[in-house]
Amino acid sequence: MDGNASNDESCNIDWDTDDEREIGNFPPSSSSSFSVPNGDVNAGSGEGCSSAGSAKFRLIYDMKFPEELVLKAIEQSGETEDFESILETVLVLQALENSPEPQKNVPSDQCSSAYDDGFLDDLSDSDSWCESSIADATNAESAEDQRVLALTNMEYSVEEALIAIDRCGPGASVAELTDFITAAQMAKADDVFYKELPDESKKKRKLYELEVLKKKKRERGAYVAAEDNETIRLPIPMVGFGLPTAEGSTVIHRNLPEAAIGPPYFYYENVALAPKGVWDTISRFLYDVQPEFVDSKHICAAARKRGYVHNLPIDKRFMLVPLPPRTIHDALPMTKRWWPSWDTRTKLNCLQTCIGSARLTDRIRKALENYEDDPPKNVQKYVIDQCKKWNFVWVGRNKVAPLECDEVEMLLGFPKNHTRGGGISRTDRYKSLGNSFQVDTVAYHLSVLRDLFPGGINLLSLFSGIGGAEVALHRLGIRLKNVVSVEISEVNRNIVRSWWEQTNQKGTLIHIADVQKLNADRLEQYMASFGGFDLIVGGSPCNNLAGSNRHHRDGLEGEHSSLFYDYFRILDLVKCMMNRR
DNA sequence: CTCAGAATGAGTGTAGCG
DNA sequence: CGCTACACTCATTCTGAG
Repeated sequence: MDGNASNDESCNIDWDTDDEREIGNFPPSSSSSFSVPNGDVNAGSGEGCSSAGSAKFRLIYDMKFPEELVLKAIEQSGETEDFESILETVLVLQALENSPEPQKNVPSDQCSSAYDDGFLDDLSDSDSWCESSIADATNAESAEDQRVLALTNMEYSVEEALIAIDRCGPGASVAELTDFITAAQMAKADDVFYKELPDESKKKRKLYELEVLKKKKRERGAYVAAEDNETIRLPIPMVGFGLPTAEGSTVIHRNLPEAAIGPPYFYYENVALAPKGVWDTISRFLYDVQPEFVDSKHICAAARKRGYVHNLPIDKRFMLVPLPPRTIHDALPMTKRWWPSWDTRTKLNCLQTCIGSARLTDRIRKALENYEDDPPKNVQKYVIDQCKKWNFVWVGRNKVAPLECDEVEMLLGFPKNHTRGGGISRTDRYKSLGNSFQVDTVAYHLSVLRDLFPGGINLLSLFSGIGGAEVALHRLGIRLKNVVSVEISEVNRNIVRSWWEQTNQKGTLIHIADVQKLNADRLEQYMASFGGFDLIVGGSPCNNLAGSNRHHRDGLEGEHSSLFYDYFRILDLVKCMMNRR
């Protein structure tokens, strides 16, 4: 076994160009965000040819706006008889009526406080956002319009309605939306802490809502001022803040922003190749910490380009032992015998949630059987392209095959049969594994916790999946005292529960299915019972960020990926509660 | 109903080249 | 620098068999 990767291009990392790199913080970026011109506040196509009279009727009787408001709006709308325009005016008037005092159901630290603490001074177009957000509501497609209106008629604010639609997805019913809003309100009402928080936290919260509104604006094709002068770039090679090598590790320093420093430690993960601006947003929310982008191909035999935002120390990291196999041949020795010389892969591509079909491998076999020797270049190219696309490996003469489940488990650093049994289907195993951490990579980052917490840690694990973080910590020899794990999928919870029992964990495992249910009350309970969380890990859903998604690559505001904001919500809550102790 | 197979590109970043 | 070609991507939806 010639374990040395003879022609492994990716290992030629230039480690000694500079022994010491300084990683600066982000420049404050809020000043460049929000310039929304006033010109684009038109009421869509305005295809409705209703007269002002019927508009008045609908607005008063159908939508239950006060008559005097509607009359005033019609008066102000002047020449237009467009229903949409009048509706827009009504909404603006209504918002103006409400604006001097905090809107109903909205805690005082929401909209108005931003003005008090001078946050909006940072914005280039400070006085237009509120107005444009209202205009946004009327720019919406009619279905969304109706729901916004329904909600505003139920005395929710336009902002709340918009955020709810954003978060619950375009298909959400009014009932679902009201559920979301009331849940959010309860969470906010619980947050008595926020009232006595430093300005920084209020700003963050405001920023959260502004971000949603801004995204909305952008989705509708509205012009948003160029902010690409400081977008986050991916490093080449993608080795994060440094990886261990035979030559030794580079010494790197970084200065965390003040607001980012723990407790608790946090660790957030998602796909590196997300749509433009996503990582800027994530980083801004997570206390302006610069993401660490790592491709796991530098650590194991499969590529996995991921970004990690965390406030962990980055010196004195160490790798899990035994070290993972670093080439396909080391990981899957039996493939070596059949591997043709013209397939020069040494690393697999990203392990995803779907595998190639039997029919495709059969087509490849048939294409190759026509030749005694090496096939012609064009056939080679076809085969290689398919192999790279589906991560096929060679299991016989002219025979390629997708990876088996247990092989994926091994490549990702999980114990064998981790996802096996318990009624899980093969398809679901691939899906759960494809959505998981690469354990060795994550463990390398988390390794610094071993010396910091010799007695073990209390872990809050959001979007746990099949427990990549738990497995990583366990393999590092970090005792898990109390683990609160949030995971929507029942099969995944079963997998973690089963692993927990098999590894004879002495700590306590608490499972929660719905991240929305994890509010300040419950957090307070947990923290009172075992005294705070040491680490908050989470890889929020990537569905709407991942390049493989042809249908709904909607960015951070997508149906699933917007759960990132719950990660932030919970992290920020815990952070505030910890600081009060 | 579950399960597996098959069809379904766009967005993003990089390398190469004149 | 601008252009082009190329490589890669934690997926969703539909269909059909059992």
